[in-house]
Amino acid sequence: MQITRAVEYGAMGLICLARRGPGETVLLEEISQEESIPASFLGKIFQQMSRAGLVRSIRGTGGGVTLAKAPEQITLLEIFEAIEGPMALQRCLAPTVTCERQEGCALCGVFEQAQDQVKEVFGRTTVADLLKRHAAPGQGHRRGGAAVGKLSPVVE
Amino acid sequence: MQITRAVEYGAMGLICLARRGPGETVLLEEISQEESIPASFLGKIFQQMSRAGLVRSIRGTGGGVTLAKAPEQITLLEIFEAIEGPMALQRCLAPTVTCERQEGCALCGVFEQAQDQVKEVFGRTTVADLLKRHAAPGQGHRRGGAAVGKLSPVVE
DNA sequence: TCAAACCGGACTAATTCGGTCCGATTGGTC
DNA sequence: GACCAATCGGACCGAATTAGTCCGGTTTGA
Repeated sequence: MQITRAVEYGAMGLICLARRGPGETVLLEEISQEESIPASFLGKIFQQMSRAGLVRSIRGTGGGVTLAKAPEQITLLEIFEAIEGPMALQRCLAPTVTCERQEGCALCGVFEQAQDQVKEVFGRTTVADLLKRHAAPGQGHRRGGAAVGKLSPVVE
Repeated sequence: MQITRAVEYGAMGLICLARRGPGETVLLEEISQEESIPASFLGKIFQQMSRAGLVRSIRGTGGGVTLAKAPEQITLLEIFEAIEGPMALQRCLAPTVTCERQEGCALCGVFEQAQDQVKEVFGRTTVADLLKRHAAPGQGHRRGGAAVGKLSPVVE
Protein backbone atom coordinates (compact mmCIF):
# COMPACT_ATOMS: atom_id res chain seq x y z
CA MET A 1 0.00 0.00 0.00
CA GLN A 2 2.45 2.56 -1.21
CA ILE A 3 2.40 5.24 -3.81
CA THR A 4 4.78 4.15 -6.55
CA ARG A 5 7.90 5.94 -7.63
CA ALA A 6 6.46 6.36 -11.07
CA VAL A 7 3.83 8.71 -9.65
CA GLU A 8 6.39 10.47 -7.51
CA TYR A 9 8.71 10.91 -10.48
CA GLY A 10 5.85 12.03 -12.71
CA ALA A 11 4.86 14.74 -10.28
CA MET A 12 8.46 15.83 -9.83
CA GLY A 13 8.86 16.02 -13.57
CA LEU A 14 5.84 18.26 -13.92
CA ILE A 15 6.97 20.50 -11.08
CA CYS A 16 10.29 20.77 -12.82
CA LEU A 17 8.56 21.73 -16.06
CA ALA A 18 6.33 24.25 -14.32
CA ARG A 19 9.35 25.90 -12.80
CA ARG A 20 10.48 26.93 -16.28
CA GLY A 21 8.67 29.56 -18.26
CA PRO A 22 5.22 28.60 -19.50
CA GLY A 23 5.18 26.75 -22.79
CA GLU A 24 8.90 26.12 -22.66
CA THR A 25 10.11 22.86 -24.18
CA VAL A 26 12.55 20.85 -22.09
CA LEU A 27 14.55 17.74 -22.85
CA LEU A 28 13.66 14.64 -20.89
CA GLU A 29 17.37 14.15 -20.42
CA GLU A 30 17.57 17.50 -18.69
CA ILE A 31 14.72 16.76 -16.28
CA SER A 32 16.23 13.37 -15.64
CA GLN A 33 19.51 14.91 -14.53
CA GLU A 34 17.98 17.75 -12.60
CA GLU A 35 15.78 15.45 -10.54
CA SER A 36 18.05 12.41 -10.51
CA ILE A 37 15.52 10.16 -12.19
CA PRO A 38 16.65 7.41 -14.58
CA ALA A 39 16.14 8.82 -18.08
CA SER A 40 14.55 5.78 -19.67
CA PHE A 41 12.13 5.34 -16.81
CA LEU A 42 11.21 9.01 -16.97
CA GLY A 43 10.58 8.57 -20.69
CA LYS A 44 8.01 5.88 -19.99
CA ILE A 45 6.30 8.02 -17.39
CA PHE A 46 6.07 11.04 -19.68
CA GLN A 47 4.63 8.82 -22.40
CA GLN A 48 1.74 8.00 -20.13
CA MET A 49 1.26 11.58 -19.05
CA SER A 50 1.38 12.58 -22.68
CA ARG A 51 -1.34 10.11 -23.61
CA ALA A 52 -3.42 11.49 -20.77
CA GLY A 53 -3.02 14.97 -22.17
CA LEU A 54 -1.05 16.43 -19.28
CA VAL A 55 2.05 17.17 -21.33
CA ARG A 56 2.75 17.56 -25.01
CA SER A 57 5.83 15.88 -26.40
CA ILE A 58 7.66 17.07 -29.46
CA ARG A 59 9.91 14.77 -31.37
CA GLY A 60 12.86 15.47 -33.57
CA THR A 61 15.58 18.03 -33.27
CA GLY A 62 14.73 20.74 -30.77
CA GLY A 63 12.03 18.53 -29.32
CA GLY A 64 11.30 17.70 -25.73
CA VAL A 65 8.29 17.95 -23.48
CA THR A 66 6.13 20.83 -22.37
CA LEU A 67 3.09 21.27 -20.17
CA ALA A 68 -0.16 20.87 -22.07
CA LYS A 69 -2.10 22.93 -19.52
CA ALA A 70 -1.42 25.60 -16.95
CA PRO A 71 0.15 24.28 -13.73
CA GLU A 72 -2.98 25.40 -11.87
CA GLN A 73 -5.04 23.04 -14.00
CA ILE A 74 -3.08 19.85 -13.46
CA THR A 75 -4.02 18.00 -10.30
CA LEU A 76 -2.07 15.32 -8.52
CA LEU A 77 -5.06 13.05 -9.04
CA GLU A 78 -4.73 13.43 -12.79
CA ILE A 79 -1.05 12.64 -12.57
CA PHE A 80 -1.78 9.62 -10.43
CA GLU A 81 -4.46 8.25 -12.72
CA ALA A 82 -2.50 8.99 -15.87
CA ILE A 83 0.23 6.74 -14.57
CA GLU A 84 -1.54 4.15 -12.45
CA GLY A 85 -4.97 4.07 -14.03
CA PRO A 86 -8.12 4.54 -11.98
CA MET A 87 -7.39 4.60 -8.27
CA ALA A 88 -8.39 1.40 -6.47
CA LEU A 89 -7.37 1.26 -2.84
CA GLN A 90 -8.71 -2.26 -2.78
CA ARG A 91 -9.60 -5.00 -5.21
CA CYS A 92 -13.33 -4.53 -5.08
CA LEU A 93 -13.08 -0.79 -5.72
CA ALA A 94 -11.67 -1.48 -9.17
CA PRO A 95 -13.92 -0.26 -11.97
CA THR A 96 -14.65 -3.71 -13.37
CA VAL A 97 -15.03 -5.94 -10.34
CA THR A 98 -18.01 -6.12 -8.04
CA CYS A 99 -17.75 -7.45 -4.55
CA GLU A 100 -19.82 -10.51 -3.76
CA ARG A 101 -19.06 -11.09 -0.09
CA GLN A 102 -21.20 -9.46 2.55
CA GLU A 103 -18.57 -8.75 5.17
CA GLY A 104 -16.24 -7.83 2.38
CA CYS A 105 -18.70 -5.22 1.30
CA ALA A 106 -18.95 -3.69 4.73
CA LEU A 107 -15.21 -3.34 4.44
CA CYS A 108 -15.41 -2.03 0.91
CA GLY A 109 -17.60 0.79 2.10
CA VAL A 110 -14.90 1.93 4.50
CA PHE A 111 -12.17 1.47 1.94
CA GLU A 112 -14.16 3.55 -0.47
CA GLN A 113 -14.54 6.31 2.08
CA ALA A 114 -10.81 6.30 2.60
CA GLN A 115 -10.19 6.30 -1.11
CA ASP A 116 -12.56 9.20 -1.64
CA GLN A 117 -10.63 11.15 0.96
CA VAL A 118 -7.37 10.48 -0.81
CA LYS A 119 -8.91 11.47 -4.11
CA GLU A 120 -10.18 14.65 -2.55
CA VAL A 121 -6.73 15.62 -1.31
CA PHE A 122 -5.05 14.71 -4.58
CA GLY A 123 -7.84 16.31 -6.59
CA ARG A 124 -7.46 19.68 -4.95
CA THR A 125 -3.66 19.75 -5.14
CA THR A 126 -2.31 21.17 -8.37
CA VAL A 127 1.18 21.33 -9.80
CA ALA A 128 1.12 25.05 -9.09
CA ASP A 129 0.44 24.31 -5.40
CA LEU A 130 3.33 21.89 -5.25
CA LEU A 131 5.62 24.37 -6.88
CA LYS A 132 4.56 27.09 -4.47
CA ARG A 133 4.97 24.82 -1.50
CA HIS A 134 8.40 23.87 -2.67
CA ALA A 135 9.33 27.52 -3.04
CA ALA A 136 8.28 28.22 0.55
CA PRO A 137 9.92 25.48 2.60
CA GLY A 138 9.89 24.91 6.34
CA GLN A 139 6.15 24.40 6.56
CA GLY A 140 3.42 22.10 5.46
CA HIS A 141 5.36 18.91 5.67
CA ARG A 142 6.86 16.22 7.87
CA ARG A 143 5.26 14.83 10.97
CA GLY A 144 2.73 16.58 13.09
CA GLY A 145 -0.16 16.62 10.69
CA ALA A 146 -1.01 20.19 11.63
CA ALA A 147 -1.69 20.85 7.96
CA VAL A 148 -4.77 18.67 8.02
CA GLY A 149 -6.88 20.55 10.50
CA LYS A 150 -9.95 18.52 11.33
CA LEU A 151 -8.42 15.30 12.59
CA SER A 152 -10.26 13.66 15.43
CA PRO A 153 -7.99 12.18 18.11
CA VAL A 154 -7.98 8.79 16.40
CA VAL A 155 -9.11 6.60 19.31
CA GLU A 156 -6.19 4.32 20.22
CA MET B 1 -1.10 1.04 -3.80
CA GLN B 2 -3.58 -1.49 -2.59
CA ILE B 3 -4.73 -2.69 0.76
CA THR B 4 -3.49 -6.24 1.11
CA ARG B 5 -5.61 -9.31 1.47
CA ALA B 6 -4.03 -10.00 4.82
CA VAL B 7 -5.68 -6.85 6.20
CA GLU B 8 -8.93 -7.67 4.49
CA TYR B 9 -8.86 -11.22 5.87
CA GLY B 10 -7.89 -10.00 9.31
CA ALA B 11 -10.84 -7.63 9.45
CA MET B 12 -13.19 -10.29 8.13
CA GLY B 13 -11.95 -12.68 10.77
CA LEU B 14 -12.64 -10.21 13.54
CA ILE B 15 -16.08 -9.41 12.18
CA CYS B 16 -16.74 -13.10 12.12
CA LEU B 17 -15.63 -13.39 15.74
CA ALA B 18 -17.67 -10.40 16.81
CA ARG B 19 -20.76 -11.94 15.28
CA ARG B 20 -20.61 -14.74 17.83
CA GLY B 21 -21.38 -14.12 21.46
CA PRO B 22 -18.85 -12.01 23.36
CA GLY B 23 -15.92 -13.95 24.75
CA GLU B 24 -16.74 -17.01 22.69
CA THR B 25 -13.81 -19.10 21.52
CA VAL B 26 -13.84 -20.12 17.86
CA LEU B 27 -11.61 -22.42 15.85
CA LEU B 28 -9.49 -20.80 13.16
CA GLU B 29 -10.56 -23.64 10.93
CA GLU B 30 -14.15 -22.61 11.41
CA ILE B 31 -13.51 -18.98 10.50
CA SER B 32 -11.45 -20.12 7.58
CA GLN B 33 -14.34 -22.11 6.16
CA GLU B 34 -16.99 -19.57 6.97
CA GLU B 35 -15.12 -16.77 5.22
CA SER B 36 -13.36 -18.85 2.56
CA ILE B 37 -9.90 -17.84 3.68
CA PRO B 38 -7.00 -20.32 3.44
CA ALA B 39 -6.57 -21.72 6.95
CA SER B 40 -2.80 -21.53 7.15
CA PHE B 41 -2.77 -17.96 5.93
CA LEU B 42 -5.44 -17.03 8.42
CA GLY B 43 -3.33 -18.60 11.15
CA LYS B 44 -0.48 -16.26 10.33
CA ILE B 45 -2.75 -13.26 10.35
CA PHE B 46 -4.27 -14.11 13.70
CA GLN B 47 -0.79 -14.58 15.13
CA GLN B 48 -0.05 -10.97 14.32
CA MET B 49 -3.32 -9.72 15.67
CA SER B 50 -2.72 -11.76 18.77
CA ARG B 51 0.70 -10.20 19.29
CA ALA B 52 -0.90 -6.78 18.89
CA GLY B 53 -3.41 -7.66 21.61
CA LEU B 54 -6.51 -7.60 19.42
CA VAL B 55 -7.35 -11.24 19.95
CA ARG B 56 -6.44 -13.85 22.50
CA SER B 57 -5.59 -17.30 21.28
CA ILE B 58 -5.97 -20.43 23.35
CA ARG B 59 -4.01 -23.52 22.53
CA GLY B 60 -4.75 -27.14 23.16
CA THR B 61 -7.97 -29.08 23.00
CA GLY B 62 -11.00 -26.81 23.03
CA GLY B 63 -8.80 -23.89 22.08
CA GLY B 64 -9.30 -21.33 19.37
CA VAL B 65 -9.35 -17.56 19.20
CA THR B 66 -11.44 -14.94 20.88
CA LEU B 67 -11.63 -11.16 20.86
CA ALA B 68 -9.38 -9.55 23.44
CA LYS B 69 -11.49 -6.38 23.55
CA ALA B 70 -15.02 -5.32 22.83
CA PRO B 71 -15.78 -4.94 19.09
CA GLU B 72 -16.40 -1.22 19.74
CA GLN B 73 -12.82 -0.87 20.89
CA ILE B 74 -11.05 -2.42 17.94
CA THR B 75 -10.48 -0.02 15.08
CA LEU B 76 -9.64 -0.85 11.51
CA LEU B 77 -6.48 1.19 11.96
CA GLU B 78 -5.36 -1.12 14.74
CA ILE B 79 -6.07 -4.12 12.56
CA PHE B 80 -4.16 -2.56 9.70
CA GLU B 81 -1.14 -1.68 11.78
CA ALA B 82 -1.13 -4.99 13.61
CA ILE B 83 -0.72 -6.70 10.27
CA GLU B 84 1.19 -4.22 8.13
CA GLY B 85 3.09 -2.23 10.70
CA PRO B 86 2.95 1.58 10.79
CA MET B 87 1.08 3.01 7.81
CA ALA B 88 3.34 4.63 5.21
CA LEU B 89 1.57 5.75 2.08
CA GLN B 90 4.94 6.69 0.68
CA ARG B 91 8.58 5.96 1.32
CA CYS B 92 9.42 9.17 3.09
CA LEU B 93 6.47 8.86 5.46
CA ALA B 94 8.01 5.75 6.98
CA PRO B 95 8.95 6.19 10.65
CA THR B 96 12.69 5.87 10.08
CA VAL B 97 13.42 7.66 6.83
CA THR B 98 13.63 11.38 6.28
CA CYS B 99 13.19 12.99 2.90
CA GLU B 100 16.06 15.01 1.53
CA ARG B 101 14.74 16.28 -1.78
CA GLN B 102 12.94 19.61 -1.93
CA GLU B 103 10.34 18.77 -4.55
CA GLY B 104 9.98 15.40 -2.97
CA CYS B 105 9.12 17.09 0.26
CA ALA B 106 6.45 19.26 -1.28
CA LEU B 107 4.98 15.99 -2.44
CA CYS B 108 5.50 14.33 0.91
CA GLY B 109 3.38 17.01 2.51
CA VAL B 110 0.46 16.11 0.28
CA PHE B 111 1.01 12.42 0.73
CA GLU B 112 1.00 12.91 4.46
CA GLN B 113 -2.27 14.81 4.29
CA ALA B 114 -3.77 11.95 2.33
CA GLN B 115 -2.40 9.41 4.75
CA ASP B 116 -3.79 11.30 7.72
CA GLN B 117 -7.19 11.22 6.09
CA VAL B 118 -6.99 7.48 5.60
CA LYS B 119 -5.89 7.04 9.19
CA GLU B 120 -8.77 9.16 10.34
CA VAL B 121 -11.30 7.02 8.48
CA PHE B 122 -9.74 3.76 9.62
CA GLY B 123 -9.27 5.08 13.14
CA ARG B 124 -12.91 5.90 13.63
CA THR B 125 -14.22 2.65 12.14
CA THR B 126 -14.55 -0.16 14.64
CA VAL B 127 -15.30 -3.83 14.24
CA ALA B 128 -18.70 -3.11 15.76
CA ASP B 129 -19.36 -0.56 12.99
CA LEU B 130 -18.41 -3.05 10.34
CA LEU B 131 -20.62 -5.70 11.86
CA LYS B 132 -23.53 -3.27 12.04
CA ARG B 133 -23.01 -2.13 8.49
CA HIS B 134 -22.92 -5.69 7.34
CA ALA B 135 -26.14 -6.42 9.18
CA ALA B 136 -27.88 -3.52 7.40
CA PRO B 137 -26.98 -3.98 3.73
CA GLY B 138 -28.05 -1.96 0.72
CA GLN B 139 -26.45 1.24 1.92
CA GLY B 140 -23.13 2.75 2.66
CA HIS B 141 -21.16 1.02 -0.03
CA ARG B 142 -20.35 0.84 -3.73
CA ARG B 143 -19.93 3.81 -6.05
CA GLY B 144 -21.44 7.16 -5.60
CA GLY B 145 -19.64 8.20 -2.47
CA ALA B 146 -22.78 9.63 -0.90
CA ALA B 147 -21.63 8.16 2.38
CA VAL B 148 -18.73 10.55 2.59
CA GLY B 149 -20.56 13.80 2.86
CA LYS B 150 -18.17 16.68 2.59
CA LEU B 151 -16.50 15.90 -0.71
CA SER B 152 -15.75 18.85 -2.90
CA PRO B 153 -16.56 18.20 -6.56
CA VAL B 154 -13.03 16.92 -7.18
CA VAL B 155 -12.30 19.08 -10.20
CA GLU B 156 -12.57 17.19 -13.48
C1' DT C 1 -0.22 -40.10 27.19
C1' DC C 2 -2.48 -38.68 23.34
C1' DA C 3 -4.69 -35.75 20.39
C1' DA C 4 -6.33 -31.12 19.49
C1' DA C 5 -5.03 -26.45 18.62
C1' DC C 6 -2.16 -22.63 17.88
C1' DC C 7 3.08 -20.97 17.21
C1' DG C 8 6.81 -19.85 14.45
C1' DG C 9 10.01 -20.04 10.98
C1' DA C 10 11.39 -21.58 6.42
C1' DC C 11 10.03 -22.03 2.02
C1' DT C 12 7.63 -21.09 -2.55
C1' DA C 13 4.81 -19.34 -6.43
C1' DA C 14 2.85 -15.39 -8.52
C1' DT C 15 2.59 -10.64 -9.10
C1' DT C 16 4.08 -5.99 -9.09
C1' DC C 17 7.72 -2.57 -9.11
C1' DG C 18 11.42 -0.31 -10.95
C1' DG C 19 13.84 -0.17 -14.37
C1' DT C 20 16.72 -1.22 -19.10
C1' DC C 21 17.17 -1.90 -24.10
C1' DC C 22 16.43 -1.28 -28.66
C1' DG C 23 14.37 -0.67 -32.93
C1' DA C 24 10.77 2.46 -35.00
C1' DT C 25 9.12 6.83 -35.93
C1' DT C 26 9.03 11.74 -36.42
C1' DG C 27 10.84 16.11 -37.39
C1' DG C 28 14.68 19.62 -38.21
C1' DT C 29 18.85 20.84 -40.70
C1' DC C 30 22.21 20.89 -44.16
C1' DG D 1 17.54 13.51 -49.50
C1' DA D 2 20.70 12.16 -45.97
C1' DC D 3 21.47 12.60 -41.40
C1' DC D 4 20.89 13.51 -36.74
C1' DA D 5 18.12 14.59 -32.69
C1' DA D 6 14.39 13.24 -29.91
C1' DT D 7 10.47 10.73 -28.31
C1' DC D 8 7.53 6.21 -28.89
C1' DG D 9 6.45 1.70 -27.88
C1' DG D 10 7.09 -2.80 -26.79
C1' DA D 11 9.91 -6.58 -25.00
C1' DC D 12 12.52 -7.84 -21.45
C1' DC D 13 14.61 -8.42 -16.66
C1' DG D 14 15.94 -8.46 -11.75
C1' DA D 15 14.38 -7.49 -7.18
C1' DA D 16 10.90 -6.92 -3.90
C1' DT D 17 6.48 -7.78 -2.20
C1' DT D 18 2.32 -10.48 -1.78
C1' DA D 19 -0.09 -14.50 -0.92
C1' DG D 20 0.22 -18.55 0.60
C1' DT D 21 2.10 -23.49 2.08
C1' DC D 22 4.51 -26.71 5.07
C1' DC D 23 6.08 -28.69 8.99
C1' DG D 24 8.01 -29.42 13.31
C1' DG D 25 7.31 -27.49 18.05
C1' DT D 26 4.65 -26.35 22.07
C1' DT D 27 0.73 -25.99 25.01
C1' DT D 28 -3.28 -27.94 27.10
C1' DG D 29 -7.45 -30.71 27.99
C1' DA D 30 -9.28 -35.34 28.39
